[in-house]
Amino acid sequence: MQISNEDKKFLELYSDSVYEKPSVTVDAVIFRLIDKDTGNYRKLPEKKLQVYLTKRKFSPFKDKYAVVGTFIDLNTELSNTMKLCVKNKVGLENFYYEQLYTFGEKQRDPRTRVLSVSYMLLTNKNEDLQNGAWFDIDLKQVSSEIISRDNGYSHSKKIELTLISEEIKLKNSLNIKIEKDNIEKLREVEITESDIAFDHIKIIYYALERLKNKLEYTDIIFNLLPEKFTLTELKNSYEVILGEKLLDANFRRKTADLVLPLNEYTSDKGHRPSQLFKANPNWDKEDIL
Amino acid sequence: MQISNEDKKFLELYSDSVYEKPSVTVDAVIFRLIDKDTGNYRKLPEKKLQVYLTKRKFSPFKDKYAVVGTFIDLNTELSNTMKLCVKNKVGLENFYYEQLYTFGEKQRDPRTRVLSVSYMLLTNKNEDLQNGAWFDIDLKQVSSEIISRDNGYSHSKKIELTLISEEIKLKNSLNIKIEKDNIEKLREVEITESDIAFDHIKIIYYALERLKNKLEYTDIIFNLLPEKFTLTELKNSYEVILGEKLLDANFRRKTADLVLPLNEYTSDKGHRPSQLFKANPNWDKEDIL
DNA sequence: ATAATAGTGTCTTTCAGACAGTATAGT
DNA sequence: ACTATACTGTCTGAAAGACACTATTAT
Repeated sequence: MQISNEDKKFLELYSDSVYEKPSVTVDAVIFRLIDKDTGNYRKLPEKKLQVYLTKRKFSPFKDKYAVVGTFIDLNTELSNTMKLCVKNKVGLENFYYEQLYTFGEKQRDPRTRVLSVSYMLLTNKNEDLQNGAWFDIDLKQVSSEIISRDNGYSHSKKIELTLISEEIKLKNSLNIKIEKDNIEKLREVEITESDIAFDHIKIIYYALERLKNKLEYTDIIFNLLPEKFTLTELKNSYEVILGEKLLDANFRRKTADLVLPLNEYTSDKGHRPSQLFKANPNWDKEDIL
Repeated sequence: MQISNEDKKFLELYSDSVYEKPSVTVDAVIFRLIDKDTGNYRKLPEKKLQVYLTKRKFSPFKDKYAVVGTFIDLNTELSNTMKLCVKNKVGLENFYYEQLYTFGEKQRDPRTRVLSVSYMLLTNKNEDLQNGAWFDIDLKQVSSEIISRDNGYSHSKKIELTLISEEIKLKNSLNIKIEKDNIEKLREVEITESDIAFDHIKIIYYALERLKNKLEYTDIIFNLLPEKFTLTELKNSYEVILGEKLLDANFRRKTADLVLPLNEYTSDKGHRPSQLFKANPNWDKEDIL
């Protein structure tokens, strides 16, 4: 970036305080997939999608759970602030992440105007983290209503997003309203009930939607799986996140290019051993050109 | 959102100045599709994708072109600030928009730390706007190199994004590098040359990518078209944005559900008249459930 | 033997790609 | 008649959906 002489002069005179400034946080929605033992020696463990929340130590929302986040620091890149925050607050490093959305509603923080630049993080590590807890995600659509009109439709749905740890169950409800006509499509997400801090349940919901979408056209899922996995494990992972059952034979066909077979097999499982696979890092290479 | 008594006490004591705050702008990448007459009475006009840029009146980057934007105001919702800014600065109202990405690199603004919450806007209006100019978008990939490795690949490409108005031609080059291995996928976008202000060419590039992606699985394109259009017009619009030719028969099959036929036809064209269509606002209704 | 998972084969339907062929206005 | 666009028909092959069938292990 070239800076002109005129710009240089201007910069010397520039006062930093002309405009009002908001506070800005970075917030990280951390997901993992965990195996839950079924007790039955034959049965495979169940996969569960979990999100990590920390317990707030200070007001506002003291003692409530919240997504991991921090106010930003003017000398650090946003993504680095987020990485440092996640490392220092909960002890997680080396994860997949992507920027999600910037939430900035006027009333989202009772203190003052606070923007949240949110990130979605995926990890395949199973160690427990600090200062918080992993919560199973139970997402239920409890109602859905479509009103058809000549020039479009209006769609409302109620969603219950319950977060369950070993100790506590946090209930959250969202109302989503989509209005579509010839001219525009409007989408509104409203929190009707939330046991967690701020508008964080909205951020989590947004991250879930992003994750689901990206499953369909990327290989993002491997960030949630161990290095070596079976195809059934892979399939269960898709199923848990998408919330629907897939047909086995078809699944194997569709994911054939996504994975590379290894010469290793599971054992000690009380049923036929399963071949292990790893992610194929060259899967999307042909799409480039 | 419930606020506890403890929170209320805390808020009375809360000082707004604990954390350093960045400046924040909202920035709008405005696209339209315009018909360019070919001179030949038989030939249909050519479609061009354009972006609207304003000329900066003050330092930094005085007299350079830039995306429409403004510093935010603490009492207004982000999207409203953006709408007001676009209305007041260039005179555009009633458009499709979506939030794009938040750019926050330390050195992106020479004055101080400035975050940009960027939006993509689509309009089908053909009136000229104020305080700037429409620029044809000429996006060329000038080189692409893939280095394959056992555990992944690395892909570099150079992109030339030239913006052309009636008066001026603005050259911009980007280097994009994607590194993928077993562990992570890294994407880096670097500006190697830019005739416009700040990192705005990056924002425009990002908006273009989003637009292309969304074309494939949404009906977003209708925000760029007049209310009534022919299927060839629709096809040309896709082609211009995607940068590739489509086969006519197949195109008509694929888009059949997206549109509703009208009992109107073009005339005076020097060739067979064409039926007019409008967008089908109920197209995505079945996906809901 | 049994329960549970692992994995293959194949029929049907749907859809994308390619392309030939027909239709029709204005000059 | 000619040109440029409008529109239809159809062959091919790939991929999605559904489901039956075979294989293999620990207890």
